[in-house]
Amino acid sequence: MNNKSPDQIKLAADPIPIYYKLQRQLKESIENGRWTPGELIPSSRVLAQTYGISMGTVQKAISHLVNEKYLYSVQGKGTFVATTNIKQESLRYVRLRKEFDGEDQTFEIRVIDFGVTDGFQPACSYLKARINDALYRIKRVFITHSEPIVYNISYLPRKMFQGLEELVGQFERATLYESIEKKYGLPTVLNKELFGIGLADQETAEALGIEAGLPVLSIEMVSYTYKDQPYEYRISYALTNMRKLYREIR
Amino acid sequence: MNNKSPDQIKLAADPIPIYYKLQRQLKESIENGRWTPGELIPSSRVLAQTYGISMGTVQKAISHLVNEKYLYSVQGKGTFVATTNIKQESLRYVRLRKEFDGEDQTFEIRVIDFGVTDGFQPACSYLKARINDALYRIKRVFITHSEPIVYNISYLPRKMFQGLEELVGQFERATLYESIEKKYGLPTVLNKELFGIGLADQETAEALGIEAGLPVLSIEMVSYTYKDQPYEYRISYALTNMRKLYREIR
DNA sequence: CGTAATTTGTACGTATGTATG
DNA sequence: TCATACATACGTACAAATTAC
Repeated sequence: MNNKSPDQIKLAADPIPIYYKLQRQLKESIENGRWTPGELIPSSRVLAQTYGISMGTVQKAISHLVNEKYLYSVQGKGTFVATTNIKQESLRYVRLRKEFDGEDQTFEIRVIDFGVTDGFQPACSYLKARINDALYRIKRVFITHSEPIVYNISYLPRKMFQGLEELVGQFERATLYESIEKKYGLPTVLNKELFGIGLADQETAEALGIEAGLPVLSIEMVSYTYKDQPYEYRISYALTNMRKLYREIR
Repeated sequence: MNNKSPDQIKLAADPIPIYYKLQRQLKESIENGRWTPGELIPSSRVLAQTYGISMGTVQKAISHLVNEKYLYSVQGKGTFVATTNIKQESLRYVRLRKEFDGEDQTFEIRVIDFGVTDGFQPACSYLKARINDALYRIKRVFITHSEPIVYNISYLPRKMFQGLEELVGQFERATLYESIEKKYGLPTVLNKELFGIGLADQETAEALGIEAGLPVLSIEMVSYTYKDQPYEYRISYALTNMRKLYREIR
């Protein structure tokens, strides 16, 4: 009862908690892709044995990662690597409006262009790419009640997404995130957005069915996967409620 | 070693975990205001004794609430009720811009009007107030590099904030949240925002130093405290980057 | 300035509950 | 039915930070 092994003493003296070290290791296994989304990880007993620590400590490390959405556990089955934690198509304007007013809207997505481009400075800069690196470019329109309300253009590094062409057919049925995760095993961990105002150019105006030159809400967005790696730059143009627009003038 | 008390058996048979029940109770004590922000809660040993449970179980409940930002712990001192978890003045546009570009800006706040009003329908609706309930109205301008960039109008129910007049002097030095929390013990738990476009009316144009009729970013915001209780409705008008605005016309 | 008491944090080992296949 | 896996709970021990004496 009172005879501690030297190991225990050494571990206890370590300023970094054991559960935290394990937590980091597990996280790294996920981030490195050694374990892919959906995969079953070793059971807590196995982990405890292989690292020579108690199951309680393993449980603590795992539960933290479950909280951070890196893993999810099912009692009786095991613990699995989580799939992307941003389920909804990130369309902040729409999501917020829904949250705000309790409205519930569904969208039809239409892909109006797909191809490869380069030399678009803002995209390269946010994606940490060289100016002449090839980028996939996807133009989509989001439609509700047969009215287009958002038009957006996404840029993704071709190097990271070889063979993205094959997924084009899915882009109208699933979110971009889901499609990408399924094929490339890259979960979306974070995205940053910047709101502003733009005046619709000819292309945007046509996509949204308005006159060129009218003000639209512009949303720049960068999506990140593990290790703060940016993988998508997107610029969206959204119509806001015109009734509101005019109500505020007088 | 093997003689369990009937109590233990009963507890173990309960489908709702003990730690979770404690967690809910602690949460309720906070939400009800029995414990106010900054207050020291009973030590884990005391909690364990009074509820007749083990310290590990108490620790679990507490650590979850720490994670949810209801509490924070300091080793050797104790566990305290958290103060507002939204430290920055909620100026989403600016916060996002900072995150997005890594820019760092400080703001000067100027109060240009303070008074009591009623009958403003959107504010009453979001604040769940009757149309003729009295509301405090605060008009502020946010200035950076001696350029006004955001103008906003806040509405707060007078019933909830008796004596808010006394705080007006602080509104230019501290965030609205900090001032309110200190006096009324109400932490801000959540705020929802809706982005849109507005055309500057005369008042807004003057506050921002632009011509009336120009498009500005409008941000409607509702702040909530515990129990999903809304306590502030705010509408902001922000100038976005004008270079960008024009760059997009071509 | 050290020492003791208090409090949170970490870790272990054990026991039992509960879901899965 | 049974082995396996996660989930909860207890009790104990010690580490580390804080505070009062």
